Order: sequence, then C-alpha cells, then structure tokens
Amino acid sequence: MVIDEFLLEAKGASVVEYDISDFIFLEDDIVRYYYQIVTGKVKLNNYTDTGKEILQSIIDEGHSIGEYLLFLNDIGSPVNAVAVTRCKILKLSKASFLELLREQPNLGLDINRNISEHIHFRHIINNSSTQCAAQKLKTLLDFLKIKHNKTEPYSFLVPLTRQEMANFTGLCVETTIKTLKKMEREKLVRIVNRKIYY
DNA sequence: TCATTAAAGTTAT
DNA sequence: ATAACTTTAATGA
Repeated sequence: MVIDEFLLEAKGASVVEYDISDFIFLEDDIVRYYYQIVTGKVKLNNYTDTGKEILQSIIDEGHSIGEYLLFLNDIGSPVNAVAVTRCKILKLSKASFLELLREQPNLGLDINRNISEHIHFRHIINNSSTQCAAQKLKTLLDFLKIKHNKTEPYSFLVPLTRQEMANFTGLCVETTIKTLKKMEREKLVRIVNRKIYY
C-alpha cells in the first residue's frame, strides 16, 4: 500500500465507487485529486483514431493512480484512467495531499517508489519497440514475473488476457496468440486451459 | 514478419 | 443472451 488508508481518511479522503469501464479521469483532464485503489483494478490507456486501445499500465489494489500529475501544475492528463473491475477508490484533494506530504515527509519515499515503478516499466516497454513479437512478449512477461517475485520456470500465472498483452506490446491479438503458441512449442511458456504460465 | 479482415468457437456475466 | 475474449485461416504490405 502506498499510503495508509486511515491516514488518508483522517486527512479528509472519501471513498468513491466505480463500475467496470467507468472513467476515473479522462485524457486532457487536469487531475485535482490523489487517487488510491482500495479494492479493484484500474488501467491507464489511450485510444487511437481507429479505436484501438494502447495500454499504458494496469494498477492494482493499494496503488495510486497518476499521482505524478499532482506535482505538475495545470498539465492535462496524457491518459485515461478506466476501472477494469468494480472499484473502491480513496480520493483526496490535491491540497490535502500536498499538505500531508509536508507533514510527513517520509511518505514522499513511498510516493517516489510508486512513481519510479511506473517509469521503469514504461522504459522497459518502450525499449522493446525495436524487438520482434516474441521478444516483446518475453520482455513484458519478464517484467511482470520479477514484479511478482517469481523465479521458477512456469511458476508465474500471467494475470493478463491475450488482448491485454497485445494492447501493452502494440501487437495485434492474432499475432499475440500465434506467438504465444510458438513460445509454448519452444518450452518458453506452458499453456493449460488457456492460462499462461511463465 | 506482422497487420488486417473475416468467421467461428469459447467464456463470463 | 450477449458481450468480450480466443482461435484459425486467408491475404497483403
């Protein structure tokens, strides 16, 4: 968890509920709140002119959403924040959030860690743009596996749909499926009941 | 090598 | 039911 939930509530945060596919904020919105997920999952994305989704990140329980925007003044969000599942999200005004950080500077470290994680991920994914399909997928899977502290072969159940993997890597679903099957033949992944183990 | 299109099968709600 | 996801196959850049 990035910031203790009781602490946020004591500072005036309220819990807001979102349904699947609800937008928490939209591209170009100026974000005025600190958002932290209590339950559920959220994604950051963009949509191309042809309607294709570009996934920027999937954010799990306990993590904050686009918090870095609060350190930039009057900058529109470059991404949409969309509820992937039903969500309960703590929402604290920017002013209270900044005040909280001044009162408890050590919290800055936790915020920093969260932001750094996202930058690191984006760099890794961006850097894979020169690679072939199999490498792109492997890069994505490697990152997720390490993040979940898994090391043994096939010990990591990939928590993404093929569609999501495609939207992360910029590949189309069909190529993603075909490539994953090739990787299965090469013993890089194991597929059981459509679940992918890496 | 990979995107696109189409068509059909499967799963989840 | 119906929408979302998965799969296969053909075609073309």
